[in-house]
Amino acid sequence: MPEGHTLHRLARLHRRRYRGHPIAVSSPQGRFATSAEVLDGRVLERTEAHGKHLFHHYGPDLVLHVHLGLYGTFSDVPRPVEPPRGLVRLRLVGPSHFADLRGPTACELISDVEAAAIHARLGADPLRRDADPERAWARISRSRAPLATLLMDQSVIAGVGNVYRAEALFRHGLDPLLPGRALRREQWDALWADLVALLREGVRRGKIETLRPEHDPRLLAPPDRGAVCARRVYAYRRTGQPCLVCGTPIAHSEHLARNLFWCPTCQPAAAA
DNA sequence: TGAGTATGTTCAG
DNA sequence: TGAACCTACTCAT
Repeated sequence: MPEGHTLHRLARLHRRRYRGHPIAVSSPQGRFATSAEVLDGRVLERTEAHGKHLFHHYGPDLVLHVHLGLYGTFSDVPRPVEPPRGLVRLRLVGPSHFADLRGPTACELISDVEAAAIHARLGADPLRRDADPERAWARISRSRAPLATLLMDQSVIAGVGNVYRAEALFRHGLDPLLPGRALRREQWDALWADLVALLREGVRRGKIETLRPEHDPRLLAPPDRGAVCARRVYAYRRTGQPCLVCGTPIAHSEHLARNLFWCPTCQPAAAA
């Protein structure tokens, strides 16, 4: 489930598993073979994530850049090493574990300058200490684009995907089609703080759970409680099911070719 | 077991 | 705007 929390979790995991050791790097599938040869046997010095991008630093000007896209996955398996199954783009073998990368959108060897260029085009990442929410606010507060667009724009906020978008907007009672410039400063401050908390929780748990029944007194009484516990989200992919707070059926539409979910009652359109 | 669907991004037309 | 990438999960059979 590769939204930002997944990549930060991977960066943390790979740091623990592989940093400071020479890593056997290969490309069983072959599509990364030439670059794998360059990296093979080098010591992994540093890992980091920015939004949905993962970076492994193998010394000066040798950066492995991975973007999982929609399908990409990284396995985490204790040694001994097993024969690769399926299309493995990249395999990392460390002292105790190995990791197979399948189905990424990007897996490439880049320079420090190229890595810097990727960082430069990405917006504020709620999971990074160097995040600059003021820059995101400057973009949002000047924009006519709807919040649904701005929250998924990786050059504004890096790491938020479709699930966190739906959930954050619900939790703050915000209409997805509200123009950015109609958002009030205090609403933005609360939204950003919540994104930081939600994504951190996602890193900790390894999954997206924005709904903590014990922490939300607004939730309807049973029998809806059953549904509450089943899914752990308020709006995402709950089309037609009753809103867990007010009972209104969750609405769905396509917005820029992505699914958008919201509660028309809890997230009312602003009065004209 | 097979069909359907998806959390994302880039590129061709 | 639509196709491509080509994995993993859920649900129906």
